[in-house]
Amino acid sequence: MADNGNVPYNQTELYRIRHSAAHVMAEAVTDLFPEVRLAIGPPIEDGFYYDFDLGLDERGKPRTFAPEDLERIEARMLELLRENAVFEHSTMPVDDALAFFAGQPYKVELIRDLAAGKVDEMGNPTTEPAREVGIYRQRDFVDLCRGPHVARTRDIRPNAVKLLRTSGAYWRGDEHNPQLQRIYGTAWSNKAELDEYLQRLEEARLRDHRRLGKQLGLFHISPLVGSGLPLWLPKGAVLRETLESFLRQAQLERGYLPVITPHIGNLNLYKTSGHYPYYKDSQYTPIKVDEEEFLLKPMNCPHHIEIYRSEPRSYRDLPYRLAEFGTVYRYEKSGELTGLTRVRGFTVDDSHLFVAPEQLEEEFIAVVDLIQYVFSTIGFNDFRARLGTNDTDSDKYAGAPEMWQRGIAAIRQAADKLGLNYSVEQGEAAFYGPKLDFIFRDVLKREWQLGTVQVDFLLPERFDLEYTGEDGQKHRPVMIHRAPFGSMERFVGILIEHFNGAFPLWLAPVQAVVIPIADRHVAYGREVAAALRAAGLRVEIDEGSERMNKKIREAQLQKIPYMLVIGDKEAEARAVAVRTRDEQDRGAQPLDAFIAAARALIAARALEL
RNA sequence: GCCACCCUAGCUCAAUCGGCAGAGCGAUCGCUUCGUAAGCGAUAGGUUAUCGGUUCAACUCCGAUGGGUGGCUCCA
Repeated sequence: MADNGNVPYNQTELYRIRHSAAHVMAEAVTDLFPEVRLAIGPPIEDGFYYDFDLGLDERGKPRTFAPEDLERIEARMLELLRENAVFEHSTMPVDDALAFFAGQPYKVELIRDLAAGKVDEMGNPTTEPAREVGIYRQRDFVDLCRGPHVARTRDIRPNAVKLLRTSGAYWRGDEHNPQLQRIYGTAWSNKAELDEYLQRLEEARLRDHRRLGKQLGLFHISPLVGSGLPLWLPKGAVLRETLESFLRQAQLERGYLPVITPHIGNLNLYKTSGHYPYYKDSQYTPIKVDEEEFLLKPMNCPHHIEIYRSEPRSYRDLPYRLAEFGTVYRYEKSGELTGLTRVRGFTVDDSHLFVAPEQLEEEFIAVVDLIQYVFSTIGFNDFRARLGTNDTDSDKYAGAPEMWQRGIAAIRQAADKLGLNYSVEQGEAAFYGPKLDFIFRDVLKREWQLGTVQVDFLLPERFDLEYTGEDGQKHRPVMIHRAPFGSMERFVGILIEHFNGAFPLWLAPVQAVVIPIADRHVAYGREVAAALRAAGLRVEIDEGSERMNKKIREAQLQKIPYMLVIGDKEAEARAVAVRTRDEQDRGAQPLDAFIAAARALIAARALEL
């Protein structure tokens, strides 16, 4: 946010500008489409929107905005801004407001909800029934609104406002409600800020992982294979496998046990676990085999649970930590798919820890510690933690209330002990228990859930899990579900954007490219490449007859960390002339010295070259 | 799934009002052998996503299907 530090956004001038711009846009739409019914139009991060109901067209279908409409609306809006009207605030008793807005059904619904003390325009609960409502007026345009607004339309610079796009949006965010026409716009204090914002959008477009994924040969999505089912190309696969080995090693060091489970499972397994009813809508239809039904697995937990149950467990076995890069399949609506970040088949760096109740806190802390280690090694620092709790009004959650309280308390205790900053969000839990999520923000400012840790008292009960305690009695373990990367697909997608394709040396699919200057240097170049390969480096050699400059350019575009230029001098001295992708010509150094230095950086997983 | 928009060579994009489908990059083949971001030339490459319609004539207009993009809903 381009705003001064500690002032809450909704108290800033920018917020008022955007809120007011939304009103002026609604005024413009009302001018051009007199029959429009207004829904809501709040400021949002970087801009504002307003939702409209345009009624039905000649064919009886809901009328929508055409791209030309957007231009007309923007033009009208700019005219209105130049007229410099005053934003007048007033209040109106509820009954008067209902009468005044009688032709505006959405406003009437909002007023009724305010009067009933239910929810405000954004769906947040209100504290008490309203007896009067706020009204803002500019010229003849009157809107239900609690403000705040700028004083006059002059306070909005016409050259710092731009309408961006239209979209459909459900009334009150519920897909069972009618779909409204939303217009998104952006507004800033001045033209320079607007330009900077547009520039930022362009930069984000350039580092979009779908674009870079193609450019760098990382992954491919073929309609013939299926939407949301990415194919990992050799370079993408190397990157992913490097991440996986890194985590595997960290897990081995922490006492995790690898397991492997199949991609489908009997439907009864998911009925027992309770996943089936909760995930019904997001699963592929069951596959009928003989008389039984099988599900493409949407989750790994039940399989791991069956491994736990494969023999009697003792307290001496606990914590019992099973880990697997388990591929799961979930049906996502076609419009929800996006590159690698939202797919239909993905691999979770999954683990299920079966612990004695008294081990819960310590083990939870160890898991969070692992996640932080993974994130910091990779250089992911722009993330936040969120404690997802259940919503007691919802039927999305299973299990006794005290289970939830114990789980939430355990997470809070562990997080506090770690000094972790987190927000609490109701309704963000898994169906079986509360969770602590690590949420990363990408360059487009979209938030993505990556790592997650979940405390689960429910599945141990559903599957009647037990272990024999020191006292010789049967006890019930607690489960921790966790995934530091979350999904390999999403994580790599974010990773591509985070590094703009210029991965740290240890992750780079090609770590060095050998560039012979002329054909006579190819023989020595091959020797260099072989030496690097023997030392465990991922190396390519560019043997083409192009000029060195061209080879360098191509390596730069591929964002290869090291370019090793080989000419007469190097061949003679058994050296390499090192250039990094940061455009630093480091001059010649002995081949062995380069290899030793590069190996050290890789071993340290250094972020710098 | 819903709303809007988009789909032309491997990639990025042209093609006026409906009138013979083009460029750069990449690929291939020559020539060139070069010291830190594009050497020169030639060749190949297309049922304009698919199917249907309107028209003397469709990349262009209309419809359906598929895929994609931005939102909505949902989510690792």
